[in-house]
Amino acid sequence: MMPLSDNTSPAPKRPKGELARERLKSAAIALLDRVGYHQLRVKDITAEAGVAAGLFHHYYNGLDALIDEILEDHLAAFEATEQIERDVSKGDWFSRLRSHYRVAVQAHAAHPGIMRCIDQFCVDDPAFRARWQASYNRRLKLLAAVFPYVFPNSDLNEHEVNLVVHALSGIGQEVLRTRYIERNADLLALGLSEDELAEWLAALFYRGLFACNPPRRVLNHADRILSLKR
Amino acid sequence: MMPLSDNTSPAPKRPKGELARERLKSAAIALLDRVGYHQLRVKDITAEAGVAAGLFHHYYNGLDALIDEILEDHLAAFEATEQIERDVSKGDWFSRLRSHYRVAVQAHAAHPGIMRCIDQFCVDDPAFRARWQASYNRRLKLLAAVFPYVFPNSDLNEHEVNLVVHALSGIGQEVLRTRYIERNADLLALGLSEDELAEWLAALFYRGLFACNPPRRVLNHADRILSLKR
DNA sequence: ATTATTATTGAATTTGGATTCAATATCAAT
DNA sequence: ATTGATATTGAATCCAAATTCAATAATAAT
Repeated sequence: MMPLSDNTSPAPKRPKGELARERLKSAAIALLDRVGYHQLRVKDITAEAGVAAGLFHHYYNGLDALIDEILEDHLAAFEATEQIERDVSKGDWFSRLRSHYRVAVQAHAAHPGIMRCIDQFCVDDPAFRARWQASYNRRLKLLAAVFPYVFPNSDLNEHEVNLVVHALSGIGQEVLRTRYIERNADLLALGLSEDELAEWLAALFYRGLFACNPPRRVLNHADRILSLKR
Repeated sequence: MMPLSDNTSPAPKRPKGELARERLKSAAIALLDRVGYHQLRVKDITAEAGVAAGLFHHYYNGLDALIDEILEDHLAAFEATEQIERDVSKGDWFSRLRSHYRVAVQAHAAHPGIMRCIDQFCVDDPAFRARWQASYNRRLKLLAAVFPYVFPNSDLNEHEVNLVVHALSGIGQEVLRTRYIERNADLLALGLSEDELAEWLAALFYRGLFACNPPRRVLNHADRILSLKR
């Protein structure tokens, strides 16, 4: 399971080859929505792509190289939308959270297989694990960094802030995993749109962060959560 | 990856055999703290146990059968402590949460490898996945069931309550995973004892649940979290 | 002490799948 | 039309690891 980083996956030299290579990648992505990373077989991918088994190794150095490339693409996409978010997030805190969760919900809805694969691949490939955790932690630190401004009277030290941020991030992680990967019946039964779910998650995060409900006026869908208080 | 449930793993008929079988199980548990379930090899287990490779199949029908047995043991242990919890939890809400998290923290601290393995094995073995999810969901429903009493004025329907409960459960999940499985440097640097971490998690859960801080008097360690408010 | 049962060994076999590669087809350039 | 480069095929090969099993050792029963 040696981490091959970008390595020497042979590149196609003609449009036709380019196409075949893409077809293999798409086939793998499609399959990941149906089976886990450890169930994935080279033969299944080539079958799904409609090419001979041997062609796979003409374009990829092995399953891990392909997976790594797929996940790397998505990691790059995340980082890109994160940039966008910074602009969006000039607004109030609740809007920032909501727009953040919109992106996260969309990612899970569009590619549940890839999101699941990230977790699985992290266990096996130390190099990818390092990159993914670094990316995730960096995003959390972004939030942790503004704590002193949001809570000028806070007594928490840096590490405690990190604990809080990690904890709150679990709210979205768990719901998205349960809803889109596990496809839990209860959460499916809610029938929430992606925007609605994003708002609920933002509201729940907000409560954990500020120990109070978000103001009613910012809520479009999840205002019933306001009734949850002592 | 056929789920063999308990199946026909041959039972030893003498104390000596019983011992060898246990040694194999312990060896596997020890290894799981070091490597992931998919890295686990029969040969490694027999080596760790100090027996010949062939003996493994004398006592187990394959790796999955052993893993299934190990996880089943722990699942049973969880369910048992849950019973105890109900007695402990006659107190106030915060104490209930804290004693719940004490058990969860202890489980992760004592057997990080097994906790990680649960997630991985769930992906591969549908039968175990069903049992684990059922067990997890049942515990969440226990909490959801008391919502009407805790929040008599709540407008949330049953599914929405489930969403909230799932979301809040993510707080502990993510922190425990990050602290004990990923061994995240920031969380390790906190140097919290198991009881202290349990209290922090309880406090964070409490904030998400009630949209307010827990009363100062119930906090022994995590009282600095009270300074997090607007 | 002999016999039957269970435990243990490790080399041989099987298995599931990745990987290679020689042969063939397609394409672009001249 | 010929040539050289790239693309594609699928059967043959390889490989790591699980699994089997005949042989041997330990133990219990008589």
